[in-house]
Amino acid sequence: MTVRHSGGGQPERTLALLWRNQRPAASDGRRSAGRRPSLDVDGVVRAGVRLADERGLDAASMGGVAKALGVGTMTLYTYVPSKEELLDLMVDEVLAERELPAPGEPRPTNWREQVEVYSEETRAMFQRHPWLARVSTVRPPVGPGMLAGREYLLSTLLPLDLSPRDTNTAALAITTYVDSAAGQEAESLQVERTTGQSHEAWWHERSDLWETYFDAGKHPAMTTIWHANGYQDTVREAATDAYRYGLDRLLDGIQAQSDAL
Amino acid sequence: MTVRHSGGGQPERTLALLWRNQRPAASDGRRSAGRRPSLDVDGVVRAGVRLADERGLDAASMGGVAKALGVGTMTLYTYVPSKEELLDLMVDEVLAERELPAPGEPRPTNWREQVEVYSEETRAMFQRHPWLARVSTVRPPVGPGMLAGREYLLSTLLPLDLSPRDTNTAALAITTYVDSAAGQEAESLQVERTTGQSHEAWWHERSDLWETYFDAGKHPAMTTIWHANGYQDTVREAATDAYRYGLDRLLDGIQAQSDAL
DNA sequence: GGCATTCTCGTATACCATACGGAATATCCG
DNA sequence: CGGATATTCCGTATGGTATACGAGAATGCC
Repeated sequence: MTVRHSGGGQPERTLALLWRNQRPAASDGRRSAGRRPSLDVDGVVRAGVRLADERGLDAASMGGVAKALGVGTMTLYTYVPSKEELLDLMVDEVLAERELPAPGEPRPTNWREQVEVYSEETRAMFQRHPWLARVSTVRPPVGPGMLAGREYLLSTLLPLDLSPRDTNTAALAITTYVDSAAGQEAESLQVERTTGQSHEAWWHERSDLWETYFDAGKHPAMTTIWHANGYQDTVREAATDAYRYGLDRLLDGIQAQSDAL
Repeated sequence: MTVRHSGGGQPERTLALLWRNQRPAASDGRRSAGRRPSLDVDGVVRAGVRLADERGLDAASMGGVAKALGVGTMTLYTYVPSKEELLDLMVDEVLAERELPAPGEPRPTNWREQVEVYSEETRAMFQRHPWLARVSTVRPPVGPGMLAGREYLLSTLLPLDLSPRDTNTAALAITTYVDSAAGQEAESLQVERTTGQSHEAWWHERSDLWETYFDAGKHPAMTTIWHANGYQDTVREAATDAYRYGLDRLLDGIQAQSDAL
């Protein structure tokens, strides 16, 4: 299931944390008074990401991150207001890892290939950080990483000359598809790795389904596809094919809209 | 974030629980010996669903469900092997609530309208049970509800005469899109309800983003869309439009593939 | 009535986030 | 050099989670 997070009570502090590296640093006289910090926000966030990558999202607990950094649990609260915000920071950190051409930087000429870049970078991100699939995307962290992604995707669609509203709508539809399909794929691989059991073995354990419970009369379409060899050899192949196929058809549909103008 | 569940160690018992109401009951002599049960599996599952509906997935803890049923926590383990399985049973229960025409039952003539039915029933399901969006869909419960959904969707696509493999692939792509978009929508409404804060209020709290951090030079596409009034009035409208738009374009693309045969 | 069988559930374990308050350590100011 | 002040560090306590274990209660069969 998915982990909750919302943004907490002080949106201003959260924004300042999210954008901590994007602005000059605002060095206002007041320099140093009091004990020197032994950590910094980036270190805490990176430790959280590393733990989640290596041992799953649950391992990125406040206690776990603190132990990884060699400090007491409560020390983290000096750097981050709560677990929710830490998660937001982790999410935006990895969103920003995607290497999406900034405005003015070289990119493929074809809009579909540009969307391809978004898709592949996002897929790679989910592969590196499968725990992302378990974090809710409603009210996401509005940090540099998320905005860069939205900006790039919108920019790929502008040449289609859809109405501004349709352009935005199309971008939302694409992110919905890409993010969830890429997330499912990554989670699927992750489950095979952490359980040490392939999906095929998992299905094999459930062969009773077909022998005992499945009623071909109630499932004629499935039965037809089955007998016509419509099921791929592996679950992974099926998922990969479905990802590509769905994205291609979605882009076909958007292209057709644009052509009809 | 999403909640984990995999299926546990005894797939046969899990399958028997999932399909408990689909088979005659297998009354083998051995009837009664020992203390009479005070509950049954259906009651436990329904209590779990009701709690999750009313107070969120976290409220459907083993202790919470037991308290709602007026028994001790450990009593539940007589009916259900673990929390994982309970969750699987809850998921298949609500998947089965969708009123999808069975083979032979009347349905729209047009394949797109048939997919529409799947989409709307699934959307309604997520609205009734927003916690579903937080449950992982890798290795889902292979019960009657899930199979009925797959069967129906495949059956809507057969008339397109795609290859068996493409038919299956297209069905996977559609469920990926519909399930995740419907889940996001439901979760979004849920968040507004439980936090008591509209998305607009949430964005308003973050107006510092635009005033302090946003750099129009780095985000020309967003800025263009903004000035062209490309953003809907409410987040809800934007999400609903994106859902419809994306599904329509995806189906356009699939239709085009079929026409090209 | 005895006894096998089955259900019931209190207790213990090991996690989780975080409120609170006090101790440690740094600079600033006199 | 000596407080005063500011800041970080973190032990402890609280209330939550799933579930292993084993004792106790209720039932039907003989």
